[in-house]
Amino acid sequence: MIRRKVLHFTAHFQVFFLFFCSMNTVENSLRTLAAQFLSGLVPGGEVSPAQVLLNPIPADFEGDVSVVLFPFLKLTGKRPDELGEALGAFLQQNLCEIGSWTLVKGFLNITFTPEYWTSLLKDVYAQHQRFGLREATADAPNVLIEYPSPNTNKPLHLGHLRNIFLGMSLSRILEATGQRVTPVCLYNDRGTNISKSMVAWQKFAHGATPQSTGIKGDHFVGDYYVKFSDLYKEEVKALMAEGKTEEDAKKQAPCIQEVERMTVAWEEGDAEVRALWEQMNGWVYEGFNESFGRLGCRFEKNYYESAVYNLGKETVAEGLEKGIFFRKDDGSIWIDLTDAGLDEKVLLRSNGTSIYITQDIAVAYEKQRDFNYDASIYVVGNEQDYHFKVLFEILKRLGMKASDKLYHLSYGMVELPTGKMKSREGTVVDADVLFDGMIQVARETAAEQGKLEGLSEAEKEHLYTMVGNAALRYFILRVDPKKKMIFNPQESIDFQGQTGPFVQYTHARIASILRQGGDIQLKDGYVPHPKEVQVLATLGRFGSVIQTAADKMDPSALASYVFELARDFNQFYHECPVLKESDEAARMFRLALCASVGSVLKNGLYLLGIEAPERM
RNA sequence: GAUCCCGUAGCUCAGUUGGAUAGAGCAACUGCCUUCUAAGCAGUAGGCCACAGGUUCGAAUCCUGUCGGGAUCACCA
Repeated sequence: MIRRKVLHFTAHFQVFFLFFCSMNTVENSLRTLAAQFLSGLVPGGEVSPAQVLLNPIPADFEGDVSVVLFPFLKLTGKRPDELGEALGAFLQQNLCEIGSWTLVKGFLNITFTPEYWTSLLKDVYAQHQRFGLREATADAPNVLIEYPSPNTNKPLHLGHLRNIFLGMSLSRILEATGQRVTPVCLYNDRGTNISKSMVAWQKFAHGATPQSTGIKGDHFVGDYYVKFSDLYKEEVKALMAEGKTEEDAKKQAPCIQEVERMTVAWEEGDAEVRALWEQMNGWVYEGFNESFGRLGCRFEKNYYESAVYNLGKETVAEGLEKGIFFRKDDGSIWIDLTDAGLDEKVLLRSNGTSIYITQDIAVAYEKQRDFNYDASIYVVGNEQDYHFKVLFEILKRLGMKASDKLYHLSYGMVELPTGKMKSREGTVVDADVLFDGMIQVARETAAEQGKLEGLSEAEKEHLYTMVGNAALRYFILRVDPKKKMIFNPQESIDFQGQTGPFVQYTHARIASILRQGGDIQLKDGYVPHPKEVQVLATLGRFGSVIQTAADKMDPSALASYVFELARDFNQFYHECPVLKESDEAARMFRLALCASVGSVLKNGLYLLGIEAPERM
């Protein structure tokens, strides 16, 4: 079970991302000028640049960008063609980048001059390796991000992969907008589930260890968790055969009672139980660390439920004093959130012990102490939407600093074509198995292609890992996080079409050209080909796509972008020779375009957690 | 029962604060490798944007209702 999943993006969080990244200075000028002109036509009114709607233009029409006139017809009392003519003439007069314009219905379609495109390429190429990216300043906001927060009784599965891919990608995206990002992980390392693995190990292992069996630690422990479930099922069945009700049988099964005793013993600090717990968790962490290592994620700090599960009590006591919480007759402590559209919520059991949310309150303060964050993101599945609404509301009422900068990145579940993953039915897709499988497919595909002669074995293996990783990560990240997604193992290993390997392939192609291309010296006076304009237009969007992805906490925006850029480039590639181009100005323009696209693809892939190979 | 999320091509998904003829990829069919990497490119076919109303110059997008799918509503995590 993943600790958490996420959903809505609060408006106030976006206040954070102050800078509205606008690389598109021409579009800004366009808006400003249009607003200025339109304001003059509206009696007593004012049109702001933001009100000017700029649209992309459908393929069949001429032009680079379109001003939508409809919103201003009523305001100005003019007909579309009348307003369009006037606005078009005004804009062309005042913006030298505008080459021509046409009017189609209520749309003023503007075409930029060739000089605009060549100067755009000059700009992009000049900064191409850092184009679209921002460096964090020393006083940049410090954003804490928590993921994937697994339980320590089972290995990672497909659901964790979505979590990890989102967490990693979002971290990098936020960094690319100039923020400082601190990744942390919270381990749910105690309680009933962990006790189950321990009980089963005592019963069945006869002292076996990951070392003695050669099984990866997290899988080793997970196997005993499964063994426990099987045993439990049998015992329940046996009791029911003796005539007990299912409810009673589930409570009275000897093994589950042993689990309860074990959990109590753990809480009482029983030395033997603690030692076993340390040992088994140690195996799990070894396994997790291996998985995290090859997935490329690392954490600034680890938090453990076992260390904090009792810590929330003080905070709850303070809240009680302040009258934010109240005590019921049985001694349990509650908060009434009905005025916020939520329910009453228990914070402390009647016996004084803490529950899940108590722990979360504690961890929120711990994080604040440790990192003094400006914002805190929890990457957790959408099944916990309600939990986080409650948690954030509580923290707000407690008056915690930055309590208005807490964000639940809620993502939907991953399902299989056959339905949901169910551990009971053995349909859970294991993360390690899946990852290995992807690499194997990459290996086989590369063997079929046979383009890798000259690479060492180590380089080849690295490449297979890159490509397998790309296929898997892209397949998952291209879907809007908040939506549930269907994971089809067959399609996920596809390397054609809208896939990670397709984008990688495009990068490798570009790298190949650049290796043979020589020095690049841009020349003046070149008039770009339509396909080149198309590539440049897409290239220019990179910065704003990153910003959108950051604002919405949605890497899928970037996944789409990277694919579109690669697709545009491939079209250009098929129509415009680069190395074989005899005209010097054209060849230089194209080489610079290749270099720029190569860098943006590489950086864009990086933001998704994908490496860009030089060959493939 | 209450609350929240989702419903777009056969399949998987895009679709900016409402804007032009709803887009990709996969699968299917047709072409293109003596030319910079064919993991590519070009083309054909595929749609009552779940359904019904409403708002407006204009709705896949906003509102209401219906149907279908999912999640949550524990002194579980």
